[in-house]
Amino acid sequence: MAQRATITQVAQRAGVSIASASRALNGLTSATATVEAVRAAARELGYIPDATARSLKLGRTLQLAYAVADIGNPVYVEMMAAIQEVVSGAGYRLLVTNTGDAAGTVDLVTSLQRGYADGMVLSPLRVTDELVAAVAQSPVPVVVLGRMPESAGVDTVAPDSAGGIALAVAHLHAIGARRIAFVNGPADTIPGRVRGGAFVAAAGPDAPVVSAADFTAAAGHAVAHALLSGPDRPDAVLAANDLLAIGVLHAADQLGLSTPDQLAVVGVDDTELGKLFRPALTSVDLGASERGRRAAELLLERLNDPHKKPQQVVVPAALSVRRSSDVKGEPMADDARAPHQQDQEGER
Amino acid sequence: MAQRATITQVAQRAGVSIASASRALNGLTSATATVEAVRAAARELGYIPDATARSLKLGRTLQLAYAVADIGNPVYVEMMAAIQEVVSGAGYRLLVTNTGDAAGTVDLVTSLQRGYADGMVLSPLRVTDELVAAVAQSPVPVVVLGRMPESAGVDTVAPDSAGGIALAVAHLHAIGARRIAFVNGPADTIPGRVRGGAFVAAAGPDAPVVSAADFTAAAGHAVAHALLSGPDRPDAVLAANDLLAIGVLHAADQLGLSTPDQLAVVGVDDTELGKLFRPALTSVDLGASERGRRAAELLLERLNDPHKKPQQVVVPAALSVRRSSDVKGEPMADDARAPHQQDQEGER
DNA sequence: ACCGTAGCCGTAAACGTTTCCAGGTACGCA
DNA sequence: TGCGTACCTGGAAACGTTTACGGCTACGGT
Repeated sequence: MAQRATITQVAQRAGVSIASASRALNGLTSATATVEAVRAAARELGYIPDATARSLKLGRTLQLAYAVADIGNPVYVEMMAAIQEVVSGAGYRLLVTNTGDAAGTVDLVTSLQRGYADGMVLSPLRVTDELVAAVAQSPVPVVVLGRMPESAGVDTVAPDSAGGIALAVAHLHAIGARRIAFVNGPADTIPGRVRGGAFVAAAGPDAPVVSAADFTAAAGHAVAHALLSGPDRPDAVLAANDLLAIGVLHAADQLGLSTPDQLAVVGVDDTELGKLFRPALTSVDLGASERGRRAAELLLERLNDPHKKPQQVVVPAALSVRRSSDVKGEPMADDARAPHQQDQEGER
Repeated sequence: MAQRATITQVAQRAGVSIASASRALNGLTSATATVEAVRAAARELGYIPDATARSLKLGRTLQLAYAVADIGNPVYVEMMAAIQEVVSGAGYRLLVTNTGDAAGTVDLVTSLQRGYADGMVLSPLRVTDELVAAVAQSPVPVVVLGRMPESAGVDTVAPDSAGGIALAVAHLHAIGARRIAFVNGPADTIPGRVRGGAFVAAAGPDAPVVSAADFTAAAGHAVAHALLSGPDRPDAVLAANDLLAIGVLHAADQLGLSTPDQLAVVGVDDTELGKLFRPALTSVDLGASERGRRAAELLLERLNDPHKKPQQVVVPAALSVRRSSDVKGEPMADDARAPHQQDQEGER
């Protein structure tokens, strides 16, 4: 419960002025004798400089923010972990906020004017004109995860959804699929729109597309059950994310369709869930971790050089082929997954 | 772009002193005319008070920290989501840090002396004497997720691991299991030790226990494969977490053992993964979300009243029975919970 | 007519730092 | 001896806010 020591006390104890104390502690020009005296005094008092006062004076908080619509979504968590690593490696603290709906996002960006953070990585659910305006007005740099009109003049990091989905469609064609359906999430979301569009581009305008109520397994199950019971049953399904794909697998199982022989299934996001599911899920890896890392790096770069030209980074996609679409299918080649350290919680 | 307006500019434009401007904006005693003038000036200038200066003056940052060994672990994420909700509802921002090893945790707690946060929720990997000391010395309140010696004089929130595991063992007995094995994680971790001990207490000293190399599905698969191929094959397995349990299910499937008839499987943590897996996994719900919520609430309460007596909250466990241990095999209500009598202290 | 009081206001100090600036000392060199 | 210079130091201002304090005005009661 020791009351926090201030630099004034340190200076007093060392017998110097606070100016000298500050200089000595910060390694500015200072006689070695005073440096030693100040260091000693600081050590004895347990002095640690106050972050708030320092921020006020320096005009930088050493804090960065990560704003996301829904923490709890594994993809965002993966990004967050990557961001946290980069950011803390650079000596910044990370603030995590969830924005909720679109209005909340705008509020959050404008709230940056309070100056509690030196920059922000923003992962918006939807990109409205209002949001673009808010981001453009922001007093501190913002890096957007996703695409934004170039006019916003902001750094962005986007996945190559189109490329990834093209990979998946090509793969399904290669294994002999004749009729590929797309199980999308809500079409009024960014990923819904983008991924839906990419699928149409890759599979042609005649390929069947259905939209689930949201991006959950339950919604995927519901819509897939109808799709697979109807006429013209597809022999392959590409889902807009892994959860939807799991829902599709549930429906297929329920309807007695064998996977991958009667129905090949591919997801998007390449989550841990898909790797562990049986049959293990083929999935498009959109590089969430890499996107988070790049976004954080871009933010740091911009903090160093506020006037550099805004960049639009696109992270390449890859396809992880697993049992759910592997028609050649050796029985259990399922452990071909990259090992992932997974330490359990430290509770008791 | 627009340089941030300060209260001085607002005051100038409104034709009053900064003191009056501050009062007007903060709703202190002030003539309605000046209030209006100041409000108008603030609106026109887009004035938003600076968080750092405010913090310095008020001595509170309106920030709370959540420190955890490994973000990315779903259990911690669940807690984080709950904490974030409580904390932001109370007008605080949330800083998220991952501590890495034990030394990092201690450093982090002492770094609180920088005063960048008004309090912290700490989820330590291991509880060392050094950590206890650091927490006790902390200038701001710390709430620990997990147990701590009462001498630390700190609020804690812990799961009822023993109760939860007892529930699971009782359930397995009830469905007719004769020989229940425990698949533990590494015994030198906190959860490994606690859960292992709880199992022995519940199932007796003769029940077989094996330890996997870590808390992953792959490790669970490896150790379960040996266990299930050996003599005296158990007819039920309780795993120390859901990932291990999934590994057990993989092994059972590979060995042609049907679940739950030939082998019932139960996990711990009640994760989304277990719910979505087929067969859906019965799991002990240790209330991660509830623990996070309670911890955040305790922290807020302590901020309001720094002198109240430290509380040791234990969150009750529940069992979510699903297909992997449901021998009757009725179509099930996924959320069937077996409530456990458990005195819960500190209801507000 | 006077005084007490209530209401509002501005000046200035304070929070804990960093940093500009001017002054002081010591020293080397002419 | 005198002067320039290099080095170090302390005083004070500044970052943007809140707030204690005292003064002013207006007003109502005696």
